[in-house]
Amino acid sequence: MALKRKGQEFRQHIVATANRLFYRRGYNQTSFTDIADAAEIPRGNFYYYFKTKDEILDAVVDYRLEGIRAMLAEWEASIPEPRDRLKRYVQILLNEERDILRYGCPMGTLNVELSKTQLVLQSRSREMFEVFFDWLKTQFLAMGCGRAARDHALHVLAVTQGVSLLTNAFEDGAFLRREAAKLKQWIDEI
Amino acid sequence: MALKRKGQEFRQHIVATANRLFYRRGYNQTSFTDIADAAEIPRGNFYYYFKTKDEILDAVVDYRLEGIRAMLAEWEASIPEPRDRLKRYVQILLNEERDILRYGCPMGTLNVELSKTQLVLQSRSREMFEVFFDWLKTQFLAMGCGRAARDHALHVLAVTQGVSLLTNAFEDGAFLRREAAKLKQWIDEI
DNA sequence: GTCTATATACGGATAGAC
DNA sequence: GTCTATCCGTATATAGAC
Repeated sequence: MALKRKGQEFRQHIVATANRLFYRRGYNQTSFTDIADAAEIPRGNFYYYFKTKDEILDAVVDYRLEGIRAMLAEWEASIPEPRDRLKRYVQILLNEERDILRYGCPMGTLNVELSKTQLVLQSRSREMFEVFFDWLKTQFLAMGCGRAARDHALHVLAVTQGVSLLTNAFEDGAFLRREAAKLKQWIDEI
Repeated sequence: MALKRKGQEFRQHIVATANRLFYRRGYNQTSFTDIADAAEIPRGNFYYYFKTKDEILDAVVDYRLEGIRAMLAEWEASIPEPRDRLKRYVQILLNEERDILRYGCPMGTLNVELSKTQLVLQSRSREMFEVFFDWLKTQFLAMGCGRAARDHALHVLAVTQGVSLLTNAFEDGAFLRREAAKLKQWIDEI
């Protein structure tokens, strides 16, 4: 029992390390050697847990989805007003400013990379967008936006993605803060 | 003289081919073999024109910058009103819908890729954003936006980038058309 | 200037000892 | 379950014949 638990921790350790590297270096630019070095485990070792590199990405996406769903559930529990929940979503930009400046959005940049030549993997990474989209739409529906809820949800996703991309490209934190404020104001005016 | 000219055409042919492949497959996922095959020239051949892969990207960025500057100059000459010029910029989204659906924005996706682990090359790709930014700002200034011109220019860049990214992620052309219309309307209301 | 053959390094993946 | 040694393919890049 103790041994099996250790094995699972081992696996989790690999996934968490790969997750960090896939964000910072990109998927294709992260080698097995990179992951092994960062996780401080022998190179050939994790083929016991993952037969191919694709499977590691699969596990990383599951790991991220779990984190996203837990975060959204926490917001649902602690923030009563849909409008405030939407603004909490925008707040991510400000909380993650440092990482966005350097590496962009984890979700957006992964999707951009995979959509070029790895469509099967891209469809997995798109699931993250879909989870956020469904949640955003639900909030707009709760605000009484009706048929516009879908458009609004996609709009918020697009603006946050565009802001992350430009913030990263120009290394401009002030721009990110201005646009986050504008988006919160837009939400308030609905 | 004829020989030299042939050499330059050879070089241009390589750059144009690399440009297309860098857009469709990404920079790191495009090999010399890919370029050689697509251009129908022997592999080792173009080391005569480019000593490293970096140099090919450099030439590709120059090639794109040339195209962007020519396009903007053409708009300046044929479209008298700054407001109409801005809407012409947004119109790119609609004209390039098919490619955006499949490969995203050439400028944005290249920047995302290079900003992870190739900062020197990223600073070159950022030049494309800067050319568009300067031009957009000039148009907003001509419309009398004053100090807001800078923010407006970055805003337009961010929205078009976000829309391209989401359109590609969800393969949703209708979303792109809706957002392009909204952005044109926003320009009209300034 | 053009092309072939090849050097060298590193990628993902495997075999099998322990 | 863990780790070492290694295979094989492909990557960028070079040497040198023509």
